[in-house]
Amino acid sequence: MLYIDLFKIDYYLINVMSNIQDLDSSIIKAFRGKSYKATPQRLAISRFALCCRDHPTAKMIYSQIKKEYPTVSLATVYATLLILKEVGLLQEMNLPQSKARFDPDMQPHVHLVCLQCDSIIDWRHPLVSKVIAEVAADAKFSVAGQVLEITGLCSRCKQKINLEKK
Amino acid sequence: MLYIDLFKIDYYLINVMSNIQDLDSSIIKAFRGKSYKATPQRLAISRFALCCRDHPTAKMIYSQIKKEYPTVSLATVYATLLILKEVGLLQEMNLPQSKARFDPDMQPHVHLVCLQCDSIIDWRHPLVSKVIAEVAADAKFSVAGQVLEITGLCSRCKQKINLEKK
DNA sequence: TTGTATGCAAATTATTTGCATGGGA
DNA sequence: TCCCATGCAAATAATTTGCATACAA
Repeated sequence: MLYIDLFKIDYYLINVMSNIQDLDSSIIKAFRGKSYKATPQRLAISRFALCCRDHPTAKMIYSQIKKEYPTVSLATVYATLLILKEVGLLQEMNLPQSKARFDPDMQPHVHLVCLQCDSIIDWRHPLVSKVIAEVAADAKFSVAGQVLEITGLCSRCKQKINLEKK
Repeated sequence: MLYIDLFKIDYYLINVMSNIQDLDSSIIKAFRGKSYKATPQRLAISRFALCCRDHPTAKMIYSQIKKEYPTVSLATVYATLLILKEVGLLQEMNLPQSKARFDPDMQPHVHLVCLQCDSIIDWRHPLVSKVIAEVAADAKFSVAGQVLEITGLCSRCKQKINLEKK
């Protein structure tokens, strides 16, 4: 069983946005744009989901938010994630064993999913967008989201296995 | 709720293999190669999973096999699918809403997943393998499987929606 | 003020597991 | 013969839903 220390989860968009107020107002604007109320719980969940670089599951997000709002419910987390998808602020990844994980990076990129340690590495490759655009055009398909997932062994786990063999 | 008429599910590998005996003996060889017994239930499940082009779920496979083996259990279907993945005869797709679907096409290709009608179209693009190979090399990652899924609207559903607007 | 959002608990659904029995090799 | 595979039912786990109350606009 993988254990992720939520205190160590690091943040992403926060370094991109000039400050947390900018992030908040972007979230609020996105919510109100589709007539969703901007509640404190939704803001906290969104802030975390949009800043966390570790592709968290709903439960990881829930555990984190609980520290700030001890009475928050998992149902609210799921509902908020649904809205964030709807307003285009994050996408859902689909992995084996029915654990949905979420990714605030909306640009086409590759996920390297390690089957050994459960980590997910983001990787950019210029051809990904090109392939997607060409296929969509050929098939007359309207793209809503895309995921290129490669499963296997990350370099660290590969090394570890090699060392054990010796 | 999508309803797929299992009588209409069409077959794939059967057209590739010269006959069903070839298919059966390939399956048996793959099973015995890893010391799994080739039972009638496993053969029936494998035959169907390897020939069905509709990316069926475990339940769809189960419903189909039940006609031939009325006492077969869903647990056996899941167990057999696991073995088929292990021996490299099919791969698992991961889609939203925790429905695993299975695909006997082991070549790198694109899945166009329609959010409206739940259909999945396979599409080949020569660059897919290239991108995967390059990313894996750059990240020193050992590839076990890969999935490029594009979600959105298929051309047929798009047309239907356009007609309704008029 | 007026709905919509929340929290709770119960419901739903996919998948896995334990175990006694049956059947391939 | 000897385990491994099967079928059944129960367990697990993720996600969703119903409903009374609270709160953003």
